[in-house]
Amino acid sequence: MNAPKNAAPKTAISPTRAENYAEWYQQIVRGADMAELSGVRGCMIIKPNGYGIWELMQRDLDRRFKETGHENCYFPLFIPLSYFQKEADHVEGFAKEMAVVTHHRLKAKDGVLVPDGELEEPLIVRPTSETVIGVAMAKWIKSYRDLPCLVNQWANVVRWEMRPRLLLRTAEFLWQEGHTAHETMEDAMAEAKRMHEIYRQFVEEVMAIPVVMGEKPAHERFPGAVNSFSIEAMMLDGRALQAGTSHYLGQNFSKALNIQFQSREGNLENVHTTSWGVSTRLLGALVMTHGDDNGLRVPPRIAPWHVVIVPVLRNDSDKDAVLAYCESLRNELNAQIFAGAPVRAKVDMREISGPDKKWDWVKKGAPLILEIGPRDVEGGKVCIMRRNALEKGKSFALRAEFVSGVADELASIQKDMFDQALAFQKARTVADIKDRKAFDAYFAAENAFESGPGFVRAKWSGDPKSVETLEALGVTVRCIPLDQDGKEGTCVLTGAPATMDAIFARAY
RNA sequence: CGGGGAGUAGCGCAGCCUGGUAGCGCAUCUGCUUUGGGAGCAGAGGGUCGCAAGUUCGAAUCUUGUCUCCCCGACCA
Repeated sequence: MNAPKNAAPKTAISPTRAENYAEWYQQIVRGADMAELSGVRGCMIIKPNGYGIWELMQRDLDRRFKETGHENCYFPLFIPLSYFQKEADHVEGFAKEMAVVTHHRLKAKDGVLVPDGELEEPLIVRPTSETVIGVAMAKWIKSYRDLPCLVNQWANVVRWEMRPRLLLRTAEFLWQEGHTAHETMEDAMAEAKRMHEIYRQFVEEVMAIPVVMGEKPAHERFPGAVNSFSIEAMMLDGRALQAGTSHYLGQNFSKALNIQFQSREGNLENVHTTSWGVSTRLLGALVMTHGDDNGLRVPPRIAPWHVVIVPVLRNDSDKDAVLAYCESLRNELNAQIFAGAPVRAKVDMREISGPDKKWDWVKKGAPLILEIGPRDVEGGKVCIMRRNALEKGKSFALRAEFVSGVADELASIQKDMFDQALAFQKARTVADIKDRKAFDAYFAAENAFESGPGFVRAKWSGDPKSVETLEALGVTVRCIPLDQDGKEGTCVLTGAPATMDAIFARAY
């Protein structure tokens, strides 16, 4: 046996989370082969391992949307400026991060191509589609019989962010945006809350990321919204990440865009609308919730491959038998059902060394990695590594037992990953800070992997002016959690009487 | 957009101050050896030094401009 002279690094990802959290994040996205920079300012390339996860997320979410009565549509990428400026708050909120199309052709001038053919009306590249969908709804909706109108689109959007971060905040990203119109405020509010809950279920049950459900304070609302609901997740450095939002838009957009219907009583009324969305930002949340110093860990329900089989080939005489064993094992695994779908098992046939294959899948986060060599074939066994318990090393099982138990095993990994993330979130949420002095002391530290602040749950008066005093700390009100204790207390920021609980944190 | 840092081979970097025509480690390819685990030895391929202009006999190196990325901030449904 040849022991490597250069000792292998202790971790597959360098630097570790504790050494340099921001750099670790970059390295893990690359090491797991999820996404990379594109050379186009702020825009990313989503690679197969990242896109494969996104496709599974889409599939699951899309099913949930359809089960609740929504239908998919597609609306234009370009929005006429005149549409966009109809809702004042909406303009205010997005104006500073807009990509604008002003020309429709190129001409050669001094050997270089320059824009030519100026448009009479500039087009903006959609940052979100309330206006263009609202204009369509105004045509579609005439009567209360046309309501509710429930549409969703899977699309890309562009927001010219000042400081892009791979997956978390890119100039272009993929998302879904649901847009609905209803007869009454009650119906629309119920819809906004229904989708809020669907996001919670999806993110917690499928992505194994625990979240806090809450409502955004007024100053954090979506431009044009009456109420904004969000799910807030805690990243491994204690920062918050808004993982999904659902908005009750009232009649703001229906009045601006004339979305009117004749009511049951015969009156002409404006509809009440909602919008809700999640994006590829969730892939960033996945990294910063489940990543470790060896790479990504993907919860089984969205893992492109549940089980990766790495053949260990010593010499040509073993090769055929080992490969035949691997392939039949894969077929047996594919016949098993996990979470309502066939187990996704793959034999890694690439012509690279066994250890390299193993570490590649460790970094990509496959939940179960099997190494199969001649001895396993002989003994009818499998050698198992669990990605979420790498430190426990390998274990061996009889092939038949492993196959029949694989669905349970995946379910158990799914649960363990959620439980672990929930324990982290709870351990780093404090609820016993009662005054400003203790609050400032808590947030005096920087956010880091194993130290620094997380979420503070405390009473807040709701006074917008109190928030301005948080700017120096870089802290924001993340949400007003739905579960309120209703007890009287004093505002942690100002000392004024307050009954409302709020979550305070630094955020991405 | 403000402050700081950086762009040299796929990745990580040295060279720049003191201009002379590009180097190291890993990765890749080939051969031999090894084989229950991120192997060893030998050899090879790969870069108009982010881009543009200027100074110069000569620029990775000096000057100016420009683009991009990273970190901190501002901004961020």
